[in-house]
Amino acid sequence: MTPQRRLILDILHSQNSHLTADDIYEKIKNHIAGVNISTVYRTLDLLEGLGLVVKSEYENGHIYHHAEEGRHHHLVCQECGQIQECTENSLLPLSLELKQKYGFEADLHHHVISGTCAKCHSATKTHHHTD
Amino acid sequence: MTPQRRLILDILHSQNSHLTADDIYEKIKNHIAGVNISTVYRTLDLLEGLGLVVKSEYENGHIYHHAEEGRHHHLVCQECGQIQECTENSLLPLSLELKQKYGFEADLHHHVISGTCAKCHSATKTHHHTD
DNA sequence: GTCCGTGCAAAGCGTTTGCACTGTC
DNA sequence: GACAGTGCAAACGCTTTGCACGGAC
Repeated sequence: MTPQRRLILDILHSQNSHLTADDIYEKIKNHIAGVNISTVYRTLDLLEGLGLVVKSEYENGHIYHHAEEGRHHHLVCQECGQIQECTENSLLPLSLELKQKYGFEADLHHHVISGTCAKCHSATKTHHHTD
Repeated sequence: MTPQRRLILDILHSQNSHLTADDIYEKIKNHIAGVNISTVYRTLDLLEGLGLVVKSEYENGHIYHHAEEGRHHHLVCQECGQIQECTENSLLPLSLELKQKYGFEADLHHHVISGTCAKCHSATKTHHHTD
């Protein structure tokens, strides 16, 4: 457990949110000069392998958060980019259905759902903006 | 509607499956020599805009299928890569819950769910293979 | 001396863009 | 001549990899 690795894990804990590799890289640079983005990726990979970090798909890349938050899913607003969490059990019925109907063992541990958050949705409705 | 565009749409219809831009590119090359991957992307973009093609997130890129298949979702097996479809209404209860609990308007029109298909799942259990 | 972790630069992959060519109106 | 569609090459953003250095055992 090197300073770089410790720091990456600390950042993920202290932010308690979902960060891209680059977010983490930017934050690290405030603490240790000369850190490299490749170290960030390598460390995130390692930490994911150790089960300390969870990696989720996000747009053209990935977002990471620490594993101790408990199981949850991400509701990503396509308008404002805000990421909300939803509890794991919201997806449990779906999981069961996929298992029963399709024999498919869904991996919903770190799932990303796109859509529109309440705020943006009401804004859209109010302004009648044509998409 | 140029030959290239017609062909891309035809490929998506004839395959009736989910293809990456590169899959399509490879298939096109069998019919028209000298087609460029950028034309594929541009055309897919255009067809998506016209509502003829649906684009979904997939690993580090995207998959495309034609729009006439009706609403469904993709169950992507992480072991064998196979893509199954599941009906739209499997996700309706989830959609309702996200709306009620979080005010989140989920866009589940072309959603990708990762996991393990029945075949691979039973194989894994049988072989006790350590991951 | 061997190993592991690292910084650095380069490569990789999927995707997008600038530009010049071609054909159509 | 204006325009749209294209091929080509170069660029892009995110991620991975090869290699050499440096510190721990």
